[in-house]
Amino acid sequence: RNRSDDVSESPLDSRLDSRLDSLSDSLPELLPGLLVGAGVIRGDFVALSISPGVGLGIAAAGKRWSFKTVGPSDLAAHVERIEEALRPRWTWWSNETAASLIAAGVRVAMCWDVAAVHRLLFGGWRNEPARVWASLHELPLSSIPAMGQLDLLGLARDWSETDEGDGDLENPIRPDSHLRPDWVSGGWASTPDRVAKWADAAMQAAILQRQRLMARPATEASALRSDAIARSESVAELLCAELAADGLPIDISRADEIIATFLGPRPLNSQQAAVARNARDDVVRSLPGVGASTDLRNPTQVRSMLNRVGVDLPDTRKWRLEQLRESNAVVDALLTWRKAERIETTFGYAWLDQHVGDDRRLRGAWSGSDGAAGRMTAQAGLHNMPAELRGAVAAEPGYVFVRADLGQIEPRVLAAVSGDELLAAATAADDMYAPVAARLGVERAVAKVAVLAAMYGQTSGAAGQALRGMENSYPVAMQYLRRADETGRAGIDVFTFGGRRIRMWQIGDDAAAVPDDERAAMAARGRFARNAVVQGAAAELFKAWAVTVRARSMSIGARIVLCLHDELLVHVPAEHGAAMATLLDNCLNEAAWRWSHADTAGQDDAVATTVRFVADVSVIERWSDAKP
DNA sequence: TGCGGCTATTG
DNA sequence: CACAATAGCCGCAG
Repeated sequence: RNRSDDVSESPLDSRLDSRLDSLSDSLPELLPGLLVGAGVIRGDFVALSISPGVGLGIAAAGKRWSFKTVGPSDLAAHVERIEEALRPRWTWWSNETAASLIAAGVRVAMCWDVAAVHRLLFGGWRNEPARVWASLHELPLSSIPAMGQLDLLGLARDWSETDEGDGDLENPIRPDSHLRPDWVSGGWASTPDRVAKWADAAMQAAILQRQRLMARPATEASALRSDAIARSESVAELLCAELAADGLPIDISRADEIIATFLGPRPLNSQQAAVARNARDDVVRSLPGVGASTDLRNPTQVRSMLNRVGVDLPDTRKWRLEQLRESNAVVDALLTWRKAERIETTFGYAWLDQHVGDDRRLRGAWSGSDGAAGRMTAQAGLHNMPAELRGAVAAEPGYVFVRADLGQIEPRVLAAVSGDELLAAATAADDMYAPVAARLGVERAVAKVAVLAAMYGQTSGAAGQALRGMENSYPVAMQYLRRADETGRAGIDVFTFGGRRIRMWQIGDDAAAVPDDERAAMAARGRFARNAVVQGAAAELFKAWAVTVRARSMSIGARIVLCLHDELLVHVPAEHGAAMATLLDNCLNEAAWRWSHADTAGQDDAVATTVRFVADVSVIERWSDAKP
């Protein structure tokens, strides 16, 4: 359906280009017609590249166009016209292009994010165009040309311009098939013509990625699934750009109140802050046996201080100290101090000042698949905010939050990806640990520990006995996990259900020199792989859910404002709260079906039409209003 | 100044 | 303290 497969021809009609450049004002109306004339139909891939203040480039159906833009409104008009007329799958090198669109006030529906798909295909973290291009063309990464290498005299030299036989400097692709380093390092953005050629290159990369996705997996079903996940992961990156731009609504005075319960009132200057800090320290240091000179921030000193008051522990972590809290006043004071210290250094007044804007939105950078297994990550404390502060996350006047979290997502995902029909049967229950416990003949708590131990690779402790029961009762799921463990242990990459490559790492020589160290490192790699196939597949399902929710709720003015691994927080006009709650449930069914049910031909894939996913949904004013 | 260790918080 | 993450402070090596 996508007719742009012959894009390598890339005929550039310079006559048309110059004409379009001079007709900038009337262009938005002309653009959809040009694309349709070139053979682009609704939903087709249309590559887009933006150089703010310079221009934008569009490539589709083997053609490309470049336009000068004078500002964000100009840019917005162009893109919105095409979006309305053709609703294309916007194709770009990375979500930096998405961020430019969002800054111009444009929200588009669909995209193909070359960087995101690269991570899916090749694993790892890095995804810059030169590496993406080299990987797709089977070129060694070590041969990627660098800009401005230093020679022995310390003089910068641009090899790309001095090497002989280097071809056309206005072509982003060198004769050796690498991307031109001066283009990669910013040269692509210097003229409208180059911006269009950069879009064209992104389109070529996307075409190669799609070929790889369809060709790689063993079955047609898993190939289709990989393609679906590539689209969902792409839009997840777009969602990340929106999350970063929109931010999380914060009730600042409530946040101040909550922080004050730990630290006292907001200090007016750094001197006041220091006085309050010393006062907190002194509460602990003045207790008998502690010593006025003890540095509470030095774990070694804290440990010997605890020794002086009769507490001997291998370390001073909270979970060890917690049990002694009731019986020991020093331990109690120390833990209270630690909590306050934590709030002050990480989630205190400075945190609010730094990350909450004048519009009362908490903003941080988001990544769609930063984790090793492909989870979303967020900065500015958005993913590890202490529970006590959730009361400060409040919907704006006239709005509500609709919050939804997936119940027991990892064991349900395990049932799906492994194709274990008995475990899949257990997912029919709202609480799947209940039927698992019945089958194992143990208490629910024991069953839960056993399932988690299987997914995490725990072998010691109370889990040992229950694990043997798992082996007998759910051999298919256990086999799936064991195989991932063995593959990872051997240092071989594993793949998630959605086709993400999970790279294994090499064990260092220092560990190999000590056999015990090497064995421990291999075991750790096995546990990592065992968990990554479950956690990674769960992340793919979650993102498929999130982007479905995004697509279906745009029209009612809803915005996803937080993604938290298995939880969505949606900010929506109050009158649409109930509809949004229903929509979250429906979108889970839709996403789960698409995520798991790519198989229609009875392939040997593990396909779990019978696995049930459940969400707990509530309409609330504050994040803290949600049930625990 | 960079890095590993220790600590706390989240799913 | 099993799996994943972000983020702070401390001591120490360079």
